[in-house]
Amino acid sequence: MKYLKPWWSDGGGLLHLTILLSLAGLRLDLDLDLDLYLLLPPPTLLWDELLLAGGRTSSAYALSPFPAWGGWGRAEQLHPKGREPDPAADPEGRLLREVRALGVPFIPRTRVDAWLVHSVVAGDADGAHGLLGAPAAASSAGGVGSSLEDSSQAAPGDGGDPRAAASSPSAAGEEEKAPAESTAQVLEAGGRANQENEVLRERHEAMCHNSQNEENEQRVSSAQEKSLQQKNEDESKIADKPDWEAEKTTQSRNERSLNVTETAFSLDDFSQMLLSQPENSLEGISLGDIFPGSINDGMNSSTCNINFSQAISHDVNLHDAMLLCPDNTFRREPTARTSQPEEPFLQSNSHITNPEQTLPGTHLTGFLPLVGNQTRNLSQDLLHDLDISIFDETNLMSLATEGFDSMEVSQLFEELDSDSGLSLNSSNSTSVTKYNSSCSMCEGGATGYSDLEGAVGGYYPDPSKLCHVGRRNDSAFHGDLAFQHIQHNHTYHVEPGALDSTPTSFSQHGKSQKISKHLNDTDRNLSRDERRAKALHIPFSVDEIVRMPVESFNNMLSRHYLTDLQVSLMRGIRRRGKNKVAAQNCRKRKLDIILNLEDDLCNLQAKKEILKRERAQYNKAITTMKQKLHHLYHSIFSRLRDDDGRPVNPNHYVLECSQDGSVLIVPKELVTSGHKKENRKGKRK
DNA sequence: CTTCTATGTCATGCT
DNA sequence: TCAGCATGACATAGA
Repeated sequence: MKYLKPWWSDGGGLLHLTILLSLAGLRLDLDLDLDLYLLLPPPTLLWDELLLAGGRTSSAYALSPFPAWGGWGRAEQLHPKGREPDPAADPEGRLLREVRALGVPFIPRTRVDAWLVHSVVAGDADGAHGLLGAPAAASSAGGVGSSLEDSSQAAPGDGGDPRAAASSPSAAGEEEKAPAESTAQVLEAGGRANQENEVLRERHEAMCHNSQNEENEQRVSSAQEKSLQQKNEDESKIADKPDWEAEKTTQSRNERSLNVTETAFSLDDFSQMLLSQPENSLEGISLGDIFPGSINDGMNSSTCNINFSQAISHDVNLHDAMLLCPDNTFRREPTARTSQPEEPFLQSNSHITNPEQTLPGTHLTGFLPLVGNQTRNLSQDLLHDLDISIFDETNLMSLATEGFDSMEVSQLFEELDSDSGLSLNSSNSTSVTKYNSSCSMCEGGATGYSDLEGAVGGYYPDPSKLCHVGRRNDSAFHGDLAFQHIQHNHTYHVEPGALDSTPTSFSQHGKSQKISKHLNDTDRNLSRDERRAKALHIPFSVDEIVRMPVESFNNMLSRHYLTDLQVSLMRGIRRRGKNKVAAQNCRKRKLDIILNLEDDLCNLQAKKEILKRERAQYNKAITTMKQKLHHLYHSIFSRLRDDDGRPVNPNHYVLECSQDGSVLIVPKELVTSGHKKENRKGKRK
């Protein structure tokens, strides 16, 4: 699997984000020619894949208006090279069938997109192959100055259908493609295929009801599973390593993905070029203009009843764009839908919308002109997660939605941190509701924003800084943080009144309470620092903060946009964590010392017992020897006679052994006097 | 309610 | 000077 180069991760996050956003408006405004269907992979896969691709900030990605971009990196997954094109078998509808089979939504994109896809995702180093049929597909899509008819000439193996070329794996991987053409050509070709778009759209609609997609579904789903498995293996490999240890792996992956981009034109070059376009050219084109049929079709056939004409009449940013389709993403209960007017979405989210963030002409909902009901449902489910994660991550990083609840933070720090000196003035905090329903979550996010500024000194990260914030290369963080908050933070601390407002919330109230209880239990299991970090939305785990080398830690602090409070907390977490480990080691050592001393004591006691036994044995032997000597002494004296033949009294005489071995009988008086003389001599010496 | 144990944290000194 | 380590002392939760 090849990955999109993490082109915003190689420094200059602000610039890249700017490029990204600018590109967003331009891409949509360049949607004048709808002759290509760009594959949009399942959002969850996309998310994970982007995490794998570069380990860049989740917030940056959350702001990315192009979830489809990640799909470009999935070229080989979506289109295994082993599949041969079959131009004869309904080439015009093959792409649509395959797209349906993939269970992913697809959307008409620009000629530029087609060309870009080739440039970025071209499988071979020479850029001759790519997801969407490479330059042939691009050119066939009209992106490089060719018409639909030209495409068959440019890519003879793709069956002459640009969509077939776009979707055909072998077309993407095996055929000779024309070299990428210049950017000027791409832009120049941008205005040609309006008429073609309508034809393609009709074909698309017709193919939505094609019943021959089951085989493709199985085939592609197996391919997806395989790719997912491979991806999970990669993730697990990385997840087993700490961030700083996984850097090399990620870097190597990035290097690999870099090879993917070694085509005639890079994304950065292209984005720079796009930036040079007049800004007013980016405005004034609504989604309805771009997708006149697909939007209505998608809206009619799906459960989403959003008035897109109204929605896209606003200048909306990513938040707005996502929230504009709440039924697709957040709310799925029709009853709840009817009770919630649309306008509050726009109004409420305008609170959290920095005017500078607004993307003129960025109508992201247009990314999902859905195909079939099955595909649509699947994509909605997947996108539901993605959208929540994106939105939540965005607000997470900006400490907005439920995040940075000043009440919570202050309580945490007042409750827990009387010793650390970290406390927050909660006087200006207001009750911030954490919502269960996603709709309410949006409003909660807005409230959280306004709350935040007063509570914690207005931590209001610029999106460009957000891009800077999340520059982390461990995928675990993104996944954990993003989905953890999806699962956790929007479901507890729920105000009953907010929940009772809608039937949906009412029906989910019991479940929410269960989840809330569970999450509160989960929170209760967290350590103090973990709760603090969670309250302040420290984008790193406590374990990482503690275990990270000091150099990486300092680099991290310098590279990320963190408030003083967050930095202080992180340093405290690190200090306490280090000290905690040190204390544990110290106690272990102390325990080991005690155990060793106890062992030594036992050993010494055993030795003492042995010595005592030996001593007793020696004493016993000495006693025996004395007794034997005594008996021998008396036996000898009993046999001795003096000159008169009388027995020698052993009290007056002693036996004395001379040096030559002879035994003499010496009177005790001489012996005692001799001893005295020797003693005197010894003393004189 | 008291006691004991485990653990976290802080202060301090040292490297 | 800073970061980390070692350790005594204290606080606290839980058995």
